[in-house]
Amino acid sequence: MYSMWMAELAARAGCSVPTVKYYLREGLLHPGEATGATRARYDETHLQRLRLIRALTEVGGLRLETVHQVLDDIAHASSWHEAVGSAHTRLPGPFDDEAPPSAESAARVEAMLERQEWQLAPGHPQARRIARALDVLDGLGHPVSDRLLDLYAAALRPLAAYEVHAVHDVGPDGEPDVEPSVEAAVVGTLLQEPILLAIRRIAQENVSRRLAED
Amino acid sequence: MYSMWMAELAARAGCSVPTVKYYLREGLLHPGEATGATRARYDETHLQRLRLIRALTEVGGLRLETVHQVLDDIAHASSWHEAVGSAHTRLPGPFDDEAPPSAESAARVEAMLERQEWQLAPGHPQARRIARALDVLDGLGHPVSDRLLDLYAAALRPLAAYEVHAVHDVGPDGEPDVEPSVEAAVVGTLLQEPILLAIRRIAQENVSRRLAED
DNA sequence: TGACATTGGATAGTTCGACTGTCTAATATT
DNA sequence: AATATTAGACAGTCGAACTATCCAATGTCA
Repeated sequence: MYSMWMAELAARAGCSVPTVKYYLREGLLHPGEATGATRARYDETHLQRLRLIRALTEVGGLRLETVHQVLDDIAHASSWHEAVGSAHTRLPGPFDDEAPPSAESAARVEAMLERQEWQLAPGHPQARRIARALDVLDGLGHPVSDRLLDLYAAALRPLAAYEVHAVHDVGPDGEPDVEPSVEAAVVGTLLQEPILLAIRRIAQENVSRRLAED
Repeated sequence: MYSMWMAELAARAGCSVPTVKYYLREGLLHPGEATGATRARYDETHLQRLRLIRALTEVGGLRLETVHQVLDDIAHASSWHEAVGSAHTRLPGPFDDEAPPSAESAARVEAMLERQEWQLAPGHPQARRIARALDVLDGLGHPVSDRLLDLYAAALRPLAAYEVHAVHDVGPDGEPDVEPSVEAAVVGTLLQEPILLAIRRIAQENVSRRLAED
């Protein structure tokens, strides 16, 4: 396998040598193969890992500590579903403080989940986030209707089915080799979010322009 | 109109007095009405503004400088559509550096927009973001298919229509008073994003669990 | 073979954004 | 009048993510 010194690794990953050293120190990147007291060689696994770290931080907006945890989740994945779940709970979002949502909002989210026949452990972080978001929007005088929640759910349902099947099919054929597809799932969840949001904004602008042009 | 000293304002907005002073210094919050050399009174407009600032930073993840620009956009909005557009370009996302996307990805985004019959100024930031995201995902070995882009667009199209009409209807009946509905649009775009993303994750987890339970 | 740039590792310093603390003179409140 | 607050100025803090400096040991080329 092709191997290189740190300088080349850093250049190919698009970051500086001190930054690579920093990631090594923090345990985000596995050490290279030492070829002497002051030398080590790095290979494509290091390059791949560096690219993943930078994508998760720059695109996904994750903190390095979170990247660490997510990488551990991916590495220790025993089953696909479980790994995706734990990675999801790790992925940050707003409202990661401990403040509980109002009972009203929590109930509205519960009701939405039931209408969709979606099951979720009670107190699930995603449900809490939605409820807290509803609270904040209410407080700003821009409440969100149940109808909109249902529209979101209805729109995302087929999308999610397609996305999950896509990574699943490429993934474990028998059972082994869970890791690549778990990485695909985490990457897919997190790094496709900007695409989804950008398309939403484009769609809104187009609707808005058509309304303005009458 | 009800007015209060800074201490009460801070308490009601859920932040500290020094923080309010900081926002005043930075020009994010308009000064209170001075009642003497060392006193000033604040009213509900200050409270509303503080809540908006905190929602945009904490939920939307905006930096204070960006909040400043977005608030200016809202304040100087001459038309609804234009304001939404400029606010959208200000809202941050990944890839806000100047690096251009690959020609291939740019072309794929163009093609998707044409398939949707969406118009967009060339070099539009949202389109650039999508193209750059495609590049990054390609580089990680997790390419995004055109089919998925189309599915995203198809799923978000009716959502966007509903969302825009919702704020538009509440908005300018004749023509005046654009500002409240522009705020609604910006808030709606940005602060509803966490809800959308959380619902997507929940949907994915449910699909994933069903696959695991067979 | 020997000069010299480079490397890995350790440690300390920098930058940025967002606050937070302290100080002072002036003003409410009791 | 005594005491507690306040506005405003300004300096200090904090965490995250680097970045710079040293050093001794190597690799490389003349």
